[in-house]
Amino acid sequence: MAAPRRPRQRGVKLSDVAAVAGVSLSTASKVLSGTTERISEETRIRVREAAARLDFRPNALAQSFALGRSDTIGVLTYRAASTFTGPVLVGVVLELGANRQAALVYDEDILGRRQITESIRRLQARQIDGLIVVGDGHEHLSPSITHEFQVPVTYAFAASESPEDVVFLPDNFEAGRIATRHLIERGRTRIAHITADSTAISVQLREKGMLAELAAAGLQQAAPTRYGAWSQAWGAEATEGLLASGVPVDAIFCGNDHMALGALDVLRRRGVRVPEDIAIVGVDNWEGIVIDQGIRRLTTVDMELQKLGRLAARDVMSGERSVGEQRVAPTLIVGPSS
Amino acid sequence: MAAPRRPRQRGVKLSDVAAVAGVSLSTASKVLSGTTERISEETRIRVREAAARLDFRPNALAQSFALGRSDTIGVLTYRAASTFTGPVLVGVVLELGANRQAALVYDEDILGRRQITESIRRLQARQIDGLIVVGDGHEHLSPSITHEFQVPVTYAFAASESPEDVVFLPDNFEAGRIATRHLIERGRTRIAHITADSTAISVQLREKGMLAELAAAGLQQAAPTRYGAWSQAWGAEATEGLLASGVPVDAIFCGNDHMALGALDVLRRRGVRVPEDIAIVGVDNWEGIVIDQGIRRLTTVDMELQKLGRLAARDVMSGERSVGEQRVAPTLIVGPSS
DNA sequence: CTGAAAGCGCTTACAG
DNA sequence: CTGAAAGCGCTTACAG
Repeated sequence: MAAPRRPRQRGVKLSDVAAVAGVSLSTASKVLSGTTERISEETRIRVREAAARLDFRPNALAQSFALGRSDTIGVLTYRAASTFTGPVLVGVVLELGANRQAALVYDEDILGRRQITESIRRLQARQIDGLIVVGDGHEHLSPSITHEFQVPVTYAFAASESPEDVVFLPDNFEAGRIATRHLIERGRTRIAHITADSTAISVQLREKGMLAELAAAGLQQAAPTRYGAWSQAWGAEATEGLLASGVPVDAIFCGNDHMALGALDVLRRRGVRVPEDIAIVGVDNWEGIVIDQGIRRLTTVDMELQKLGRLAARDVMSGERSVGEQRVAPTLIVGPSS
Repeated sequence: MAAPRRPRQRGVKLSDVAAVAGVSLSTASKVLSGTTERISEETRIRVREAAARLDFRPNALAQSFALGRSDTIGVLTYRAASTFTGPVLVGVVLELGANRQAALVYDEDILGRRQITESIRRLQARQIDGLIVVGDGHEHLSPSITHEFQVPVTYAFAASESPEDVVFLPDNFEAGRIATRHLIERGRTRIAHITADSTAISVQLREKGMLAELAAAGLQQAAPTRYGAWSQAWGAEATEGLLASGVPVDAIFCGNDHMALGALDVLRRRGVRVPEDIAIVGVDNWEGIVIDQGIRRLTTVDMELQKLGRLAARDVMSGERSVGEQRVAPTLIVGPSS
């Protein structure tokens, strides 16, 4: 980039304020920085008035330099443009901005240590006040780079190798629970589960959550879990299979919204009433699936990824940080399918 | 926030490098900043070696302060969390980061001038090197705030009130053109158009693009444009109507993917082969509609919003900026529906 | 309660 | 070709 040196924006500086207020630079600084040092009320007022009159705004660059803090948080992302990472990143930068922190975002192949080392060096040189590592969910373990930094490091939507790290992850177990609880509350007792491949951690957790909630209500699955893919096609196929099996079912908890839409489609076509005969719940609150021109068509569980980003950002900026894995609670969003 | 003053990270500084290299601070600085000033090759090497040996990394805070540049770009968003703005923002922050620029993001109600004034003041105080205003597309005119800043201001996905501003917008006209051209190239001659309400600017532009391309090929619309809503339901309804009208049609250009999916559904159900009998093209490349578990089901036009964000970011960082409205070319993505 | 002075770590005219 | 010195605009011990 090599941004050209810009003629310095000759604005009002603190020394101008001090001069107008008739006090010293240090006194002016103390008043405006809101220090607790005792300064006469009269002086305080004079300085504040001068500052207001001159429309003084402290040069953030000088402040940063003097204080050794950058008001910038590093963000290391792994495939930031991908489906689920985007909302996390948006949450991160918005929350940082709301607290006047800039975000320095490096999108790297976190697993390729080579490049990441260079990014780490650059982030350190930038004197970042904290770092947020944004991963891509449960499926990959991110290497822990916490020890590379003197500043707080928080992992968002990333599972770190180290249990000592501050990690924010969506609560997939809870997602399974609240979906199931909702169905039970609606009087459903014969609940089936259609989901993606059983090797995915999120699949396992959502299923466990469902089972826990069923057990708590003294219920069992209406049919064995059907594992497949995250697709609408699979949702449709699995639903066909379920109907064909003849097992009575009054609700289907689907691993995501795509499957739920596939299920909805099949049921409608077969003349099964939704939700009267069979209720459906999906997961993701995936706009474009779940909403059609402002009209919601599915009950779903929102994993609150943007909020997750916000929480991680808040954490890295805060003094009291809590070590370990933080599970971000998902939200049930009730639509016409349940 | 009031970040606590951190004990300064006592790292290696330039004066250390100078001492080890046996040269003055200024000489060391000149060598490492890559100045063009003539300095003996021998000295250059000595300094570089010392820097490498000590693992010297210039303190970015001090550099910023000395140079009067923050390496931070302000980003003023309007409803950043909304559907289409998210990708633009992601593009912006990734492109900035790739060029070592931090993003200071303020999400405000741009139309409410009150708050925005405060944001402008803060951004100025932060000595941002440039500003990107991210809007929500064609439908609202953003007030021009360019004159409030001494630094470059670029509008991304926002129509500014001032024609002097640098504005990046998706090219909806071109979207209509490439969709239509594609259908024509596939031998279609009886092309119909289903879209949202005619008051939306993007609707108008896409339709005009289609008409221009039809005209260029000596064709006319197979049927009058059907205006409705951005929904799958409308796509289905309009398609039913089209079929019922009895007008022969061999392609439908849909205003977005939702409508296209609705159309696809109806045609399939009616036993109409897609694309053999009727081809379909949507717009948005909206994941979750267009792709089902990695399998594409629709031909569509990607409006390249993330790229738009990247281009705007590149623009604001660059020396040669081009005034006026920049149209970002959309991309045709061919799927099985055409 | 107030102020003079040092310091944060660079860059860059300017003099040699 | 090299270096001493001033300067960027704040904050904060420290002395009064």
